[in-house]
Amino acid sequence: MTCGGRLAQSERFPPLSSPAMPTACTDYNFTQIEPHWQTFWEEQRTFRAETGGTRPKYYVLDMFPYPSGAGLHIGHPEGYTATDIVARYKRAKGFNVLHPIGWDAFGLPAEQHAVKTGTHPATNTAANITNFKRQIKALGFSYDWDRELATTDEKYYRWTQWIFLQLFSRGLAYVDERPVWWCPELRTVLANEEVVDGKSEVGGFPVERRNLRQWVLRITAYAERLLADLKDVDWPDSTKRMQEAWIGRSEGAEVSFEVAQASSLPQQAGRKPALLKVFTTRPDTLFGCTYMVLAPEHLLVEDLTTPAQRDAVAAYRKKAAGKSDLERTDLAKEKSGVFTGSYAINPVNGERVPVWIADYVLTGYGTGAIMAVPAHDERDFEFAKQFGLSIRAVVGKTELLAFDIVPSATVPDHGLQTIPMTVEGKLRAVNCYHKHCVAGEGIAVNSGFLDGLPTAEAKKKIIDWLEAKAVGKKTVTYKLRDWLFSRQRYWGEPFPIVWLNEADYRRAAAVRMDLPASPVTFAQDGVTHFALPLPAGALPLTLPEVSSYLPSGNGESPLANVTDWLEIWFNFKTGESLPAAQPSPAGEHWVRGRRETNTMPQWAGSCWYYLRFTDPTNDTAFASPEALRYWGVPDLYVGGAEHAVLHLLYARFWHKVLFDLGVVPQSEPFTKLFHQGIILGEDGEKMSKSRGNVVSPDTIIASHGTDTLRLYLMFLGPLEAMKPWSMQQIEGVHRFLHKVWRECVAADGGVNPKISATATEPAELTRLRHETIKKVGDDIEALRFNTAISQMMIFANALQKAPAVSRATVLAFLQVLAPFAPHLAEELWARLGEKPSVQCAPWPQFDAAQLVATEKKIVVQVNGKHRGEIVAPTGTAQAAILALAVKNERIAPHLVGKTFKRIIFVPEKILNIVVEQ
RNA sequence: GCUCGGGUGGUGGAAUGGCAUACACGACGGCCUUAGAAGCCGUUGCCGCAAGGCGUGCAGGUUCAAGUCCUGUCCCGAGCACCA
Repeated sequence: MTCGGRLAQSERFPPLSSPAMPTACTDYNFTQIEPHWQTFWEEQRTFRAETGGTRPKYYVLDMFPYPSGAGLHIGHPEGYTATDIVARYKRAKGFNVLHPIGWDAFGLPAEQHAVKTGTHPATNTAANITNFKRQIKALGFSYDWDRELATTDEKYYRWTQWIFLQLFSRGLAYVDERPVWWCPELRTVLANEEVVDGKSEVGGFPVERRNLRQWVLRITAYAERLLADLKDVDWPDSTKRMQEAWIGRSEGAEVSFEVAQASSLPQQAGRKPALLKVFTTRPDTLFGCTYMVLAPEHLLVEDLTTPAQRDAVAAYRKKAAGKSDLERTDLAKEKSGVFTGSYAINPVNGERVPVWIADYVLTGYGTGAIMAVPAHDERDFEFAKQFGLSIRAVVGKTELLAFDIVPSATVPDHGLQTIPMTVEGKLRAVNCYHKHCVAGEGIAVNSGFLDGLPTAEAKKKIIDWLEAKAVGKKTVTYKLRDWLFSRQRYWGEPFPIVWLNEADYRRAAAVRMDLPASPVTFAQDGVTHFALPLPAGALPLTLPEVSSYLPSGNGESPLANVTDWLEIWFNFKTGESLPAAQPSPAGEHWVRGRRETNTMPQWAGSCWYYLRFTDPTNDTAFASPEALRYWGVPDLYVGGAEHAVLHLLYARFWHKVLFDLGVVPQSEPFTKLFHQGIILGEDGEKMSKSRGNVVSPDTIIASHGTDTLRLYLMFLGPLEAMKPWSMQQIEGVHRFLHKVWRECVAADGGVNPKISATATEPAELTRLRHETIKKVGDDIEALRFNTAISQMMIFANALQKAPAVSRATVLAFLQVLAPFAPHLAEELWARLGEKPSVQCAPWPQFDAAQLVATEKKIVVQVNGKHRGEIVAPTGTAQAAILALAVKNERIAPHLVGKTFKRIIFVPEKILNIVVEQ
């Protein structure tokens, strides 16, 4: 029986068979109860989600795990319990709930294990998945296991490859040389995490940066939309801000500087002088530019270096190339750089400024070159000081005209220049400092036609001027870089790409409609290779068997050693292939090709899995349009904040590409996002093997049961908070569950005799029942599980004190408890004679009228100090309360002989009498 | 350095500007028991016999009223980090 499926009411509860019966234990024997109901749910397929129907859908998703060999960490069930509570609650509220789970199963650890042991990563991955699945099932989560998927399954990665082909044909994938960590000793590329302190993690060998051919995705083409659309999603502000910062949009101007023809540079007849383009967010400070700096890797450095500077520049560039980005920024304390010997012309005033190279200018940002304005930029200022370059202030602050400061047109020795000028119609003194760095906005000075303008206006005016003179333009720049999308590894999705020579590519292009507007190529040893995608119909391109998982040794993945797979005859029309060692097949579409040896990074599979869950077995599309339309995107997505940028940004990018293709109906993948906090060890430190403070879910399930673990994880504190585990605190929630059991079950295992359909229970308990239904419901909606549990504890305490309890009250409470402690709730539900599953019963209603107490306690304050309380019927007016207050024996002494100055009355809450001191 | 988030009992934590410390842990006392476990009842912010006073990192401010709002400051945590 699927929970709330499209079955007629009469069919929803089939005749009771033995699995639907409660267990026979007389105590709260969770080791017996929990597997019993897990089996029941599995056999009944209680949590299967069916696509379609009239009920509203609710899609709640966990970030799927990487199935590591270490097994489940306590952090996993924290987020999973939260979503499971929401899933169960939403089902009870009448939603058709999709709550799936799968495996992000490609990745480095499995490959490292394979290298070490020689076993196929798939074998190890499968074993890890089995273990993860066992652990997750023991936690009793209401996943629809029929929708389980693994990114390593070729039926799945076929569609990962398909999406890549869409990116490729839209010109969003290209090949470029990019620096990677290379270990000469191991003859392999290393991932960032395999490099520790500049040495390889394995063996401790030195590593270096080396440029290798890489696939890159043009995520920057989507920068503006990735930024703008953040306003449409319900995400933690901190995460939005992190993405904003990562995208790093800044507005400014691009300015072209002509290179001055130095006599020492070789003159080239007929060649126009080179242009140096810079990006600046402060074009208004152009008059303050006293030198320029190029990144050491800048393409024009060679051309600009004079013979006298050649050796110094070459040495500096070599040194810079040896440093990683990390080292460059690590050694940020002191600026370094070298003069090229050349000068450029400042377009605004015709001045010659020296051109330097320095590694504080980054090659990947803006144009890789800057105009330096040391008076108003901290970094330029430091550099200028270090190398004795001149400083000219062009932004000042208006201050009151001080008579002892003499206005000066030239810069006085002390560097403080005071310039009288008209600012916004008034004569002001504008001070600027030629010996300090003053960042920030102000009034333009020493800037010709900009003088007197505030920064914002000066920017506009100079940009207009630059555009009119065609020496610059308004520009937007992003910090976001294109996404390095390849790994020199075995255990990842192979790229469905074959490299051809130009002539063959041209022939293929004649029959293939799915090629990018401009071909993707790379040149090697003077030969240009052209990337031809496999036709979509030829997918998946599966991983071949390899004899060794060790890298090829020349910077390529282990796939480069599989000659029969690598070197092929390729039919560019059908995508068929044969080993090149065989004779050339007959037919006009066969060409000689070499497969791409890179594989995709782990992000690829996780970029779109949430879409596959809507239709996980489809083999004609990544998901059917019906399923995509019905389930849409997750309504709630819960996972760690460590994915705040990369995974979530990459997935948004892919989703937008799919949206542009018209294959998904929404432009954003995750409507509402929440990050669960990290659980620390009992010592308050991060859990780690080396500290020996790791808590395993298995251990707790064995000692206290899953329901206790789930409840405790939620009771620990706010879901988003970082909080320490405590073995003592867990006893508290365990006792609570015991108490619930005792209040429902008598010592002989029968129903507690104080429960009956006709019982007259205390009015307070009835009121508490309604309050609890409301509070728990509200708290689940707001993901405040800790306070929901405390409310249930308050209820249980009242339940215990009540001499008689109505059956309706107990049943309602069990329903409210069910999302949190589903096994116990199911067991007690069945013991009370209800038909399982409690999961399928509609969420109980609360009666708003019951929530209103007839009497209210009103706090009486004198001068804001708590002096007593008065209990009065709801709605009692101020005058009546005041009359009671002045007579109250605890309050009266504070009022004796005092004059009332003011009375503040908040109905049903507080009465504050302000008296003369 | 920049940008966020957070400092509340012995502990985890709770509090639409309106009783600070709900709920739980721990501790203490009691009941039950041959004993223990479990359970139940009570006490538990600090000072004080009490009346009362003082208490949400610290210093100010706004308000009849501040854990909550504002200013400054210290500490802890997270992210970014030469992005022109």
